[in-house]
Amino acid sequence: MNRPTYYITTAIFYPNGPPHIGHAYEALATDAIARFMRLDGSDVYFLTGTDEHGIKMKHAATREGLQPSELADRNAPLFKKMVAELGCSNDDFIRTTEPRHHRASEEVWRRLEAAGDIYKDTYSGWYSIRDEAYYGEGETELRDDGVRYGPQGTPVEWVEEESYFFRLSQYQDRLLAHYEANPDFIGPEERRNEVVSFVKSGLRDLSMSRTTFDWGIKVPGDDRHVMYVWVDALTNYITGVGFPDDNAPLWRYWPAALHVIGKDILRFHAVYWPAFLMSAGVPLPKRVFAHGFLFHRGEKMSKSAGNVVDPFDLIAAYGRDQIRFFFMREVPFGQDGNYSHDAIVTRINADLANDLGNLAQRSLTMVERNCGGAIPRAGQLEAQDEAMLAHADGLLESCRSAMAGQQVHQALNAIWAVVGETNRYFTAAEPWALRRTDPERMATVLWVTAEVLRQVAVLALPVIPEAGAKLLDLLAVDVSNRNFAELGPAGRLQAGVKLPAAAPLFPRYTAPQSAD
RNA sequence: CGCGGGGUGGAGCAGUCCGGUAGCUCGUCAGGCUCAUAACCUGAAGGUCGUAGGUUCAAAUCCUACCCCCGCAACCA
Repeated sequence: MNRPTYYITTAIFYPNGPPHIGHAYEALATDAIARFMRLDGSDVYFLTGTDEHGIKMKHAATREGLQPSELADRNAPLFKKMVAELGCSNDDFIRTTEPRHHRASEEVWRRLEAAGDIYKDTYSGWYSIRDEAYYGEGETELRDDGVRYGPQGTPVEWVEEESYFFRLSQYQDRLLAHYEANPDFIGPEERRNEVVSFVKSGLRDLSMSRTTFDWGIKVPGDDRHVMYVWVDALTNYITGVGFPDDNAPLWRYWPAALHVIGKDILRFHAVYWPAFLMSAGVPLPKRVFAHGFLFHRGEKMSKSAGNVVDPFDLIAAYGRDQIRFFFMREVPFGQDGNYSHDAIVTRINADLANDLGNLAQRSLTMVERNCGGAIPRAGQLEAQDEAMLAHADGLLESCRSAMAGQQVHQALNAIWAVVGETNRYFTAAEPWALRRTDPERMATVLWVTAEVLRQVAVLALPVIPEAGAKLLDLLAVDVSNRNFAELGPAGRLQAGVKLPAAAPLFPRYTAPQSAD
């Protein structure tokens, strides 16, 4: 049996500072998708890592009196640790300073050159150091203070620099044709339209090298130049699966199924990257999905506002699964989102502790006390039982279609709708009253409830892997049966299986204080 | 005319593309239940859908103008 491959990546993180909540968000969302695909039978390979070259690293290092490599070596492990603490299931963590990546980047460069897409010229123009961008004269203005400013309000200076260029302009039509032929190449859809209109407005050749600093990968055959950081950064996705070795065992994962990125770097992934790959003769990734940004109480996080939130602190304060759940449930994936202490507490208490945790507790303690601590035997199913099971059985399809478009929040929405329905089912059936009047009926209700919980737990595993596993432990579901193939009638709970003692799943969060 | 997002009951949002009784979550209030993590279930109150015009039998939804908020420099997804 050849399972379909599914190669998924985060953008690689720029470690010129410590990880923040945005990095964590991208990592955990990507992990949720990776876990979902794995449980659904795909052969998943999940890569994340750090992008360590470029002038900003150089500057950040200089400010601290370090070499760029020292800064990278200090910060990259923090990202690795963050990914681990979030419970990410990545198969590898790449650093662009690794030898394997230098080899891959050099090979990409050679291929672009061999394709005739690289040429040397002089770049001159008004350059903003802060923006790291060149601007046309018309985009700048000379202000009263005698300084010329760029469109972002940053000072610019006239710079002439020898640079290698990539003939991006030659790829405009091919890119547009690709977007046309592959409508799913860019998500969400609004973003796709932005990219298409950007490309339609005309592409200029891209400066591909720098001579003003040396913290990067040297251009093959010209040591005075280092590659523009994006050339090397994007290449990580193929380095990670063995490029340029066609015989590398991991190369079967390419082309990637999905690059998960922030909306700010969509242009690099949806325009430059496919153009590079076309030039290099490497197949294009299937999809690029841009998520939104997170705001803390409606404000962009910033050091000056003092609202930068450390992901490690969040995990410590609320719990790993809780944080994963909150961001996936609360924020429509692809849109910007908000978070606050109150929103997190409300969400995790209402959905996790009250709705799901309490449902498990109320039903499983009854099983424990009234059914000999084993899965009860269902009698004749009544209409409401069938309806309840049908809704649970239908979840896989709802979740699949939501996840096909990376709509993680919609999948959770569907799952929690069933959780809510199960609470209503349970309350209406009143198994505690049936205990005396009709024990067989009680057993049926408890079995149905437990069976729904089983499916909910399996489907929630991608987002809350620890708690999902704990719930499946409570239901004595064998580890080998915790996947989507066992959903629906295929994996029904079998009467008589002994259960462990019921235990709380999610404690309610009670604030030590109402800070934040 | 720089670009983009947004203004809907106390809070956060959906609905706006394809006009037709304004929906969800949280909160509040009342009731129920007592299996359960002060939980769960039921019901209620609460909105002239930013403002002003226009189109229409009918507009949160279409058109016009205007007002306000938030992102788009730095750390940064």
